[in-house]
Amino acid sequence: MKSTIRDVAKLANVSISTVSRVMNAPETVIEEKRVKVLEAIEALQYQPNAFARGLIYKKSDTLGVMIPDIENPYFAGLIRGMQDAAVELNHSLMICNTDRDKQRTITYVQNFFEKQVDGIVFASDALHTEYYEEMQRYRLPFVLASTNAPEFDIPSVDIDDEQGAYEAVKYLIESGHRRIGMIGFPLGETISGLPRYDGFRRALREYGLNTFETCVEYAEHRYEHAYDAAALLLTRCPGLTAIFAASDEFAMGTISYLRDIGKSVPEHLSVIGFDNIRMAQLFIPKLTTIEQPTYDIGYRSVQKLHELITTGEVSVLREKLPHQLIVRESTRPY
Amino acid sequence: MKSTIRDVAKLANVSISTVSRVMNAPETVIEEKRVKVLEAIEALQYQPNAFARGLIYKKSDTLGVMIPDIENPYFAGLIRGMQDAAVELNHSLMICNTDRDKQRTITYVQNFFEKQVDGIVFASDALHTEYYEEMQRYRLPFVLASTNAPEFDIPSVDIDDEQGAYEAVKYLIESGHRRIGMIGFPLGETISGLPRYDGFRRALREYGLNTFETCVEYAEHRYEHAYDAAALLLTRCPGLTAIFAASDEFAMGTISYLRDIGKSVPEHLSVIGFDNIRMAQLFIPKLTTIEQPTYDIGYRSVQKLHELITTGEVSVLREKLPHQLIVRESTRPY
DNA sequence: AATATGTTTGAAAACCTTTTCAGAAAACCT
DNA sequence: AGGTTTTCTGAAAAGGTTTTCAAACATATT
Repeated sequence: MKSTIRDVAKLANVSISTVSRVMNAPETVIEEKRVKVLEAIEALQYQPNAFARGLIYKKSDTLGVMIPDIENPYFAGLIRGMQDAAVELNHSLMICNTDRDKQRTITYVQNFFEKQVDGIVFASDALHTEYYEEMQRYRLPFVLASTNAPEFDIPSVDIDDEQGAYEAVKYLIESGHRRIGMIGFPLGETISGLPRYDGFRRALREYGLNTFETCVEYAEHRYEHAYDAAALLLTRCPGLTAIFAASDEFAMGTISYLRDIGKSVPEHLSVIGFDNIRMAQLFIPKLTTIEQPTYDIGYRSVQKLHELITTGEVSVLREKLPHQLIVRESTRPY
Repeated sequence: MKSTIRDVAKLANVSISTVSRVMNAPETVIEEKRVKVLEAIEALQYQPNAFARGLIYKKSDTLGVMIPDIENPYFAGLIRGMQDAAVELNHSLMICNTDRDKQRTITYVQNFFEKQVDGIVFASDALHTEYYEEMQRYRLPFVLASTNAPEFDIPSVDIDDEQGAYEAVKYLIESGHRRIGMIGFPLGETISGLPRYDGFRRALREYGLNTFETCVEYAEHRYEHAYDAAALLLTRCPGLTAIFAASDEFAMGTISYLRDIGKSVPEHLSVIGFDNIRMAQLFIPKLTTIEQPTYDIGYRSVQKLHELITTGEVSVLREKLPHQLIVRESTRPY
């Protein structure tokens, strides 16, 4: 059915070696035969079989990507960056949605291994020891995107979460806010939980607002949880004038709650987000937030993985990309 | 480096045929050897090489997916559904972002072909004849997800756009609105452009509101365009009390514009969207919209592709999944 | 003319698996 | 015991490519 190198050889009246050479080292075959082969290839719509090739080269030019939750808009930019980098490197991406499910994640790793991916980008989730061991077991090169693993020496690309959070809260303080609370990720399980809280605290302490260190509630990844957390936060710390949300989604959930109890943003309270997902500028009010260079994180992480695969090492182990405060409408001076 | 079937055979003191049998037809090998082989497999972390396998089976258990714009949240649900179906079928997904770029799309098809995907899901974009021919050229099985191609006999999974639009507009009319406009997709290029406009028109005509057929402006996929289109629409048809937006993103862009000119939704105008993307319920006001079963569309499309690949045909060619009106806060009776 | 050098080519091995085929061993029958 | 069937096994071929090696030929050098 599909034409093979043999068919091309026959049609062009040469050996299969010659056909192979035309494709891989054209300068070594005499012009006359070369054009005959090229014509035959065109005529038969010949495309070399990636299986046979892979068998020889021992690589697939395919990279595996593990994403915890593809419905989270944060990952769209990440994937886009990865995709573009992959295209430039002539590679393909195999993308998996782990749902933060351990069993599923491990199954995917095995699957990737069997499909002979050249490496894996592990995005955004905390790297549990199990995962680490699984990767080690199969000796698969991998890098972390938008997360990192202080305890292991694994290449990673992300931002400085602590500093980002610090700048967000500092901005609020310098706008005159004094009573500031936070909606954060759970400290333990998640990778940006602790550093963002640390940044929050550092800013508070710097301005002597230590009392508000305890005005924190935690939510797990989704809007609805942030909505509930905001309710808890405001009953516990009723006098707040500003809230630092550890993600834009949390900011939206918080604002939604505030609206439901009749407080509008930024008139009654200021809310600052984190990430600058695309929705941040579509939301009403447009979100003041810390921008993460998601596209670049994705792009760089694939480049880094490629570097790791081809050279066996990586020039910078933990790469931090710049973030940026973006002031929009959800905050105002107090 | 990686262990092969040969290593396992050696360690277990059997022939490679036996090892292969242990993996593919365990009942044909005597227990004693079977356990020895199993132990050897475990000890060596052996995983069969997908290249060698593919060479024999002539299939990769991998499906290609083409998405026009991964940053559009509409696709998140779609991908999730596809992913879940793929997992159940023990397949992997290779996902590509075409950016609606013709050249890039065609390159991807070639790439998929070379990587020996078993088939392709082509999502949501209009199927240009070029694409169709490219697929035919490589004889790749493919199905359309969330789009269709009336002119070709290609399996597809989507909803009844015309009917969905009709129901949206009918709902507005039955809530007392009479002066209704629309923000639509361009009629020509895009697949849901015309049917959604047709549905809009059918509802108007049914209630004798034909004069408003011309109160339509077009935007191209993104929020900002809808914002501008809303401006145009309202200057041209100033008296509108309700707007049917052909997507939730358009609805959000429209509402954003309305707010900027001091009109609030739903107090001054009602706006109804389409798709029910996740943001629809997070937006303020929460969007009234026509829900598309995106997850199911993705899920079914992969199942259908698998059916096409394995049996060579498909039981229902054009599958229409049910949509549903979801009333939230962006509309109110007039 | 004979030798050395360089260019171009095809045959064959290698990559790793599955599967066919035939042979060996075991089990069954008379 | 001898013959027949069944069960289990290993050798070898096949799948499509790249690459090594040696052969064939042409060209340059003496």
